[in-house]
Amino acid sequence: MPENVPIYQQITAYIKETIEKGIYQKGNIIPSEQELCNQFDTSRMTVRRAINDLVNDGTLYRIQGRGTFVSHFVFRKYLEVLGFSYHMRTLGFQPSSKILSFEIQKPEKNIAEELKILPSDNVFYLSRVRMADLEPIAIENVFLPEKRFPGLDKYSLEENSLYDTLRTYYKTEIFLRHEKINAIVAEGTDANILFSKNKGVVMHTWGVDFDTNMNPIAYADSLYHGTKYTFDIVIK
Amino acid sequence: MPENVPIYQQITAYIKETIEKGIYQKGNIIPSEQELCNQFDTSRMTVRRAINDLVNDGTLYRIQGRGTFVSHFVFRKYLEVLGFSYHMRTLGFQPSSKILSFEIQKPEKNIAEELKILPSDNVFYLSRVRMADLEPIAIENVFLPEKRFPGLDKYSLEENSLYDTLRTYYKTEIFLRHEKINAIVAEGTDANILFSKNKGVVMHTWGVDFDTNMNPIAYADSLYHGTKYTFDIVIK
DNA sequence: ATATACAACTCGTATATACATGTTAGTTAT
DNA sequence: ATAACTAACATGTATATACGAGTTGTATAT
Repeated sequence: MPENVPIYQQITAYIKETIEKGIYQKGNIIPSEQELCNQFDTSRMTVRRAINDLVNDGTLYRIQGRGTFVSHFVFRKYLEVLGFSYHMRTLGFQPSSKILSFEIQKPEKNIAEELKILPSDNVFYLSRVRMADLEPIAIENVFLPEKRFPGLDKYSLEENSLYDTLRTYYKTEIFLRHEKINAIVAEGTDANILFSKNKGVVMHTWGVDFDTNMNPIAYADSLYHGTKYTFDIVIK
Repeated sequence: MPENVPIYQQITAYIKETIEKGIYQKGNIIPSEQELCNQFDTSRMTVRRAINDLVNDGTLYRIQGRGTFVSHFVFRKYLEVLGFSYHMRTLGFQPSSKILSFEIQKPEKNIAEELKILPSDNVFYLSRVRMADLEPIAIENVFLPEKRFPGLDKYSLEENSLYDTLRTYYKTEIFLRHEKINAIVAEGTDANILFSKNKGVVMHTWGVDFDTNMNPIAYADSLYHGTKYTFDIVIK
């Protein structure tokens, strides 16, 4: 029965599911710690451990003397590092990619700095048009250290998510992204791809992905269609 | 000695201070849980409680079998609801405002919905040009329910931060903002203010501020100069 | 009817303990 | 010298318990 998953994780999973099913609703109270103890036949500290995790990610909040409640927002949702493919699928669109370029280069010095490698080290340069239902939405340019991902060019990134590939074949999970955003006019090829004309307004984003050890694993510089794409952010 | 502050909070405060003083440095290990037990003459569960809080806000991270370390980033910093004035000051610029409009209106229906008020209720409409060292950076349009902030028009918002005013005179603190961002071309008056010409690229943001009870307190719709302003985001 | 007191229930803080699991460095056997 | 083992130490999970503090509804006294 206990499939080797810690009890407290089973409880968080149960509570999350129950919220998703709509059984525990926004603003409503959930069973008390004592009731959950009985339900899972465990100690109160273990139940609190589970609830703490959900309070910390914003799913629940507590009021002393009254109980524990479902938050009005699930903050977590908006703040995950999703990747384009996943994001589009959650919105109900069919994501696809067209590879513009996938080659080994010497990095420019600012990229080498951000990735904490030497200018003499090689990087993979992957440039893709990201599409939703075949409509061009963004151009993503990603730079990855060759040392860290040897043989990456063997994999088809036309069909598959880059992040899935890194996870599956290199056991690399993105833990954190530090991203900056401004707005500029795209011209030339970029504008032609996204707008089918020679100028268009885009959001320009640039920044670094880090793994759990805070080693930089990718530098991305991307353009998102100014009106077809919206960034959705919750700030606490 | 124990000034009625819970022990675990004393420990988190101590660790934070020690990091700020530079004694525990980025990426370096901090004393083990056992050592902190001895140092504060308390139990391991209490020390873990303290460390958990710092792990959850991103100040520390743990590696099983090795120890607890100071994170390379302090995530919290980037995710605060700062307000324009505060943000500009931290960047070393002198913030100022020019009020374009400050009046009582009937809200449009989408704004009434977002603020959870009736279309027949009044709202304050505050429109300001936000400047850094007298250079126009953004146009902020804010809508606030009159019922909640009676007499708001008495206060000078030319000199003072709106958020400071709400805090000081109405005891209202912003707990959370849900914001959306895209990129568009500003034209007409807006472009003239921000670019001194008839067109310019801007980031368009719109969204709602909530208080700790998740009551909407303001709806904002703003334009930020596309290149003079950059959004800086850390996603975990 | 109203006010007070109390009991029951909630989450908050704290301790002492146990064993599991992962990491590291030193020791021992080859 | 190298490999395998082991002890020491780190965090991870879990229990049983105790009392503090805030909230709510009920019962009692006025």
